[in-house]
Amino acid sequence: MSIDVGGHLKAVRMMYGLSQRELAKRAGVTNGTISLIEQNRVSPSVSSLKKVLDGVPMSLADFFTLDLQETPQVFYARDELADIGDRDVSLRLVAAKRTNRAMTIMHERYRPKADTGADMLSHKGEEGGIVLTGHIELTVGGQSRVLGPGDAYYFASAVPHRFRNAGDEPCEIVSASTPPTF
Amino acid sequence: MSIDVGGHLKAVRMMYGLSQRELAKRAGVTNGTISLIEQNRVSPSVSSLKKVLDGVPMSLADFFTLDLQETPQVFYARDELADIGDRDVSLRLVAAKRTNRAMTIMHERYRPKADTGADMLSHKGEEGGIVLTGHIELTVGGQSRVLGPGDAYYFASAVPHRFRNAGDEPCEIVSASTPPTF
DNA sequence: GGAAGGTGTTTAGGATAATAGACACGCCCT
DNA sequence: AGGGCGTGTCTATTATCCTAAACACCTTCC
Repeated sequence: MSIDVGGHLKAVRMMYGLSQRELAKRAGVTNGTISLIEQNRVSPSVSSLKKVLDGVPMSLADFFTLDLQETPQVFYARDELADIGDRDVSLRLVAAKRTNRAMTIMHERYRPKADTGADMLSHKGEEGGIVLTGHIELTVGGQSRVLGPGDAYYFASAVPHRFRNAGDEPCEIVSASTPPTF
Repeated sequence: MSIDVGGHLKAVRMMYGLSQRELAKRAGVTNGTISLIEQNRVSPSVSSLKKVLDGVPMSLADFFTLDLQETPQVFYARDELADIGDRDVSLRLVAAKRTNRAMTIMHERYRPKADTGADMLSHKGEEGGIVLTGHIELTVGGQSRVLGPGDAYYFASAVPHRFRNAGDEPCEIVSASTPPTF
């Protein structure tokens, strides 16, 4: 359940090829501290963990985001992308089966009249994308705009938003969002 | 320099409309603890901060990743994308000027013979993308593959990697990486 | 007015983490 | 063998955090 902070720190330290004492010196703490943390015999305060990570250096966000897994699938042929869309909106997802992805990358296709709905979407994280073909009307918070090929967008997903294809040709987009929503 | 954990926690608590006591109860700590943390009079241990966040609920990674800023630019016209590439590789960046982005989204264009180099790239985070036009040879760790239109990739950036356009037509890609490298 | 129930803050004491330094082991070298 | 230097671990003391309970302030209600 609870995160293995100690093992995590040890792995990070190893990745950088540092000894406990060396890291301790850079971080301005004692080697004993690092030893105790790595054994999970203590739970470091955020401030001291930050001091330790500053010696690497690595941010707290990176530390807690990092996952230590083996190397999974890298390449995905066009028809290996998982399609999770519906009739009007095709969402073709890269690395769908990969667990603990840091983000979601999708090839989206909006049919004419496709609309994500008037009750606007709202979730955590950030998302952005680039329009490939066609046009899409994007509403984010109070703002609204029609984007064409080559145009792009980026916003915090917490702000309510809506995609609508008002034209009569399909609209293709490559989008990314983090943390992953699918 | 050091993160404002207290203000951060307070903002999170407010976003969820909880009082200190209410959050304390859910988290299994005392309200005083939360008060002290929010005032930055103490730096909580990782374990207790985790307990508190479990009451929201929110992961440590999300907590440290979250940035609390006002809503910046959302829409980017095709020619507003910042081009940070060179002669052979054009990298057109979405939301270039936005600080504390969670990821980098780019429209990349590799000229024929373009190559990111034999000394392979290696940085932290994860990256992925979808090929729009042309073909690109991607090498990740030991694996190598030529990707065409619609094909995609996704991997941990820590693994050494290289992009090379071996064909005679330009190759376009939309890519995303997190945390941002540019 | 004042009691009840809400808010965040403060304080004394017990629990926990960090330090400094000792300890034990392994490796290399003369 | 015995330094010398590296590693990670342990222990007594000091520093810090967490808790329980009181405190101060606010609004609502009778």
